[in-house]
Amino acid sequence: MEKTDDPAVACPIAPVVDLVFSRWTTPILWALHEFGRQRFVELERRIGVITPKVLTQRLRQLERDGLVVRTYHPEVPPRVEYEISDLGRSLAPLFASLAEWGSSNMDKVDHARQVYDARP
Amino acid sequence: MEKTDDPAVACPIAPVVDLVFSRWTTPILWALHEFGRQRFVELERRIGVITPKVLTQRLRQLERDGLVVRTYHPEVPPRVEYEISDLGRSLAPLFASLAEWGSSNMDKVDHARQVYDARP
DNA sequence: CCGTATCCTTGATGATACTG
DNA sequence: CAGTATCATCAAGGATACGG
Repeated sequence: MEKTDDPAVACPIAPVVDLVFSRWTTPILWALHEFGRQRFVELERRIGVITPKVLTQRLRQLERDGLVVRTYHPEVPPRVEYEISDLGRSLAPLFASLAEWGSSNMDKVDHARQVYDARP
Repeated sequence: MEKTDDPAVACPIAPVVDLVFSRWTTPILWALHEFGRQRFVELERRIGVITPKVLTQRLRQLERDGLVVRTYHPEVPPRVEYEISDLGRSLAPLFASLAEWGSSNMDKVDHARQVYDARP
């Protein structure tokens, strides 16, 4: 067996995981999906502990990937709104499955950890 | 609106994402799911560029979380086999959905990126 | 309000060597 | 074979300050 050096060959879903489940992207997409179109500061507060720098970076990336739509309103003070795109919305069933798996199985994970940690 | 400081409140699926989609865990679970029970070195080669140290770390974590089962055979030379657990296998439909989403939509992502990069 | 610009810290990873 | 130990590296993120 040869040693694979292409991660996408080793694991076909790796690109999708990189796209959707990078740090911060999940909370951002979730917030936009759950609470609809929002301004920058709303999003910042909603997500919790995130600095404006990082939030901007991730939003730009999501915009570039076509998962999020950014709308700039040239007013004073400026107003910018973010919303999830159709492409982003198409992830909803996936997120729902994920949430369901979690509520069904996270307690099993917790149990497994306790058993593991209790070993000699 | 108060600033949330609990990531799990801000995004209920965050814990599942941490569990399943941490770096390396996806390729490892994929390899075990696709190719069945394997020895350490097989896994190492299958995944491609991963050092034994990191592979060990991630396997230990997956074992602790109950997603992977490790079997040690006290022989000379030693033989250790890893296989996916029932809990880990229950992620299969999720992985399948993810793969399907990818094959349907990754080209849209690529296109969005080209459009974005071509802007003034 | 909506960011940008700097500087800094840290955790995850890589490289390498070694052991039961 | 299946790891462990140690050191080096590096990019993601945090802190802080500032700007249109």
